[in-house]
Amino acid sequence: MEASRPTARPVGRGVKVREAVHAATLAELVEKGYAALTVEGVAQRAGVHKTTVYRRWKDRESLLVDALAEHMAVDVPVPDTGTVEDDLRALARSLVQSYTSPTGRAVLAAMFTGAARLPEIAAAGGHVFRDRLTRAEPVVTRAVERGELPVGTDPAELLKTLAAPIYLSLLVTGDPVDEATADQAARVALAASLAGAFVPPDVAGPAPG
Amino acid sequence: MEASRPTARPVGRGVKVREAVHAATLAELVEKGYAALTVEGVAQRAGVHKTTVYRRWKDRESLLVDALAEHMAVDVPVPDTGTVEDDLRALARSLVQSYTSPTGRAVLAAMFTGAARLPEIAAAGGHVFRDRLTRAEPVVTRAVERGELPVGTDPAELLKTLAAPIYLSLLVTGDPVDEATADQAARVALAASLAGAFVPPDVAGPAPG
DNA sequence: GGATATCGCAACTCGAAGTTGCGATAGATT
DNA sequence: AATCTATCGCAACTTCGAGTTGCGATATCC
Repeated sequence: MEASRPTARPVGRGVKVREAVHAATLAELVEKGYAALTVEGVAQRAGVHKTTVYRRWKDRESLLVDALAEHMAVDVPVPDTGTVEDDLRALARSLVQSYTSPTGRAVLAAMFTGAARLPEIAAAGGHVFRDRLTRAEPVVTRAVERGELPVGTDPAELLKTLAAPIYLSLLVTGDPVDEATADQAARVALAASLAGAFVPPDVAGPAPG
Repeated sequence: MEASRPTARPVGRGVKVREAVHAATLAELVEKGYAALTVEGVAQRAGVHKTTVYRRWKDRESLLVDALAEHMAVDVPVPDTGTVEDDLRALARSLVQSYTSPTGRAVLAAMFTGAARLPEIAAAGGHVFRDRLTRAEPVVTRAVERGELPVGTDPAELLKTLAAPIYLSLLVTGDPVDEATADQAARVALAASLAGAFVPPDVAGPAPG
């Protein structure tokens, strides 16, 4: 009796299905949007039956969360050009680029303008944002070390200011977003930073007198 | 023959129903959110039958659009304290206040994170934002006239920078939003403005030589 | 080539959207 | 106050998508 491995003989089929359904989910998201996305539609596009989807994912929302998480699991490179100005511009431009593709827009919409009711999706969106922000912080700390920015500059606040107008245009105003938008955001963030707007005012004064 | 008025004898009932349904819609929005809002639930809360709602509004989305539009039809006062700094702070604080109430949050969520698929709702959201922004522009133009801000400062850009971090916290990061958030936004916008970050760089120079 | 996990399929329940016809009610007019 | 009529309540209906179940077909791993 070699009762051996209790799990998984035909496991090869699973990954194919998984990938096909993921791709189909994102595609349907682009075409139909979150509200009009049906499990049956996803299944048909993936060349898979509805029950197969439900066997692998608990419900529609789990499917969305999974597909979005997988799509977001690409790490954006953190620029290191030597000057804050170029670094901030590069950051803003890469942010713009990642959300101006059809898929990027659909993912953004699903995360922040479609499924915010679902705690998991909203949390995933916030998590992605914070994660990218954290990884970009060296851009600021390096600039402080180089003496380009005031000592005590709060990296998170600066980077939020950098990203905020881009998200505003994408989610609220619907203004077109392009490189000029990114460059302007970088310009504003840099100017405010140089003026010390990201240095907490009431900490122990760095040079009181 | 006094065939006279062809329209509206018992019109008094209509307005009551309309108001009750509007209130119920917003209340349900606060409790359940956009996705889980059902027409039947709204009707029951309004003490009205489902068919009555469907006679007055085309479908669920029209009901939402109407309720949101009516709720947004309150004009926020534009501050005029005498200094840009206080004006910007007041603007940011009133923005924070209007979205930190339960109803405010629900309306915001419905506009920008729930119904963005519906062109009418998305357009309404953008319209409300632009409208408020336009009406707040005098704050900037007056400051320029007083010599507090550089000549050529773009009011819209400055005000978008003022509002952007607040919307970012509300819609993306989920960070708590309070007066400190508002004051920080005002601080950043002012600093960037004083540095000339909202003066278009390549227009005919204001003082070339 | 055989064992078995996975998939396809059909048929089902359930809940909410939206519709229809008729009878009841409440408001404006005289 | 009586009446006319628009509006509302009610019940029954269709449609559609979410999610479930049991069984037979198939692909994968050994």
